[in-house]
Amino acid sequence: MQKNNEFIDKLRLSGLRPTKQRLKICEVLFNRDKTFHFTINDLAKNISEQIKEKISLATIYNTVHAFKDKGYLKEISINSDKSYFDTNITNHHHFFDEDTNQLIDCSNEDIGKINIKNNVTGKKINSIEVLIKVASDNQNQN
Amino acid sequence: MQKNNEFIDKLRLSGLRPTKQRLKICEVLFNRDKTFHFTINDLAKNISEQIKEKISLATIYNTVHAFKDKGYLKEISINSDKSYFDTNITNHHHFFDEDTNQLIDCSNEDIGKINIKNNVTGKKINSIEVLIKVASDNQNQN
DNA sequence: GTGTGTGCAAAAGGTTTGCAAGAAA
DNA sequence: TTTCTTGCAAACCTTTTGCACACAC
Repeated sequence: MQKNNEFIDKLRLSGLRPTKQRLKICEVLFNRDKTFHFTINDLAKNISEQIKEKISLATIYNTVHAFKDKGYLKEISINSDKSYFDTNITNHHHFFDEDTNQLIDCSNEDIGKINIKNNVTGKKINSIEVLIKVASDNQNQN
Repeated sequence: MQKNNEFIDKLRLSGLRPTKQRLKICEVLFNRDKTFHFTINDLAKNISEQIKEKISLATIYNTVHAFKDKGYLKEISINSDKSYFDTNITNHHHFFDEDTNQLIDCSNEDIGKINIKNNVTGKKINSIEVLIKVASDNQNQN
């Protein structure tokens, strides 16, 4: 459990002013035991549940993008309905449960080393993302 | 190069009426040497360039989704700006060039076997998708 | 005080939907 | 003639933007 002062330092270190709203969002995002996978909508709901005052959607978008740019959040590609974010910024992959639309972390050790034998000429690999879609056994694939 | 009759059969086989619009879309999508990676927008542009009559956007969306449901197209998760589709429905992966926003096929042989050591309990793996984001060497990672 | 950040409402972009007219069976 | 498909416009949802006000420094 991190406390307010740590968030203030964290924000300052990355050149972000520690405003009331950003601190609240930090609390909701980072005061957790487990990784938090969320859409902006999820986050907004969490905020309004945990916090008395409301924070404008525009500010939530701003903050999430600022945090992503500073490397405090990771964006995940799942489908194009909406953006998913992850508080786990380590190098890891995901299961996506198609029955429940839930994301589950998949540690690097759960996947054998990925060996890219042919890269695109003249380009550098920025990231490798593995998404494993799963569903109940009695469900048909889509 | 497939011809009209083959498209008619293909559509009929999957219970879709071979309408003029669907046949045109088949031509644009499947009369190609190489895999076609596209957004709905790309497809609409291609259609209006190759074909004299215009096809309504709603119909293009309808048709693409019908084709995806029938397994003639694959949807690819890249980011949440828009949906990307792929006429290559075989099991394969992708490079995504962040400089040009282009998708490039990555054959299974280009990636060593992916070995999932821990699956989610009680679930079946429907698909494994690998997305390798690349960019010029002098560009910074995002 | 200056420069950022916030909040609202409006706009934008992609996608879906309802419904009437048209085409296929 | 019945059923499916099309096309348009409107609706929808997520995300972005412009701008005035407020806050951090």
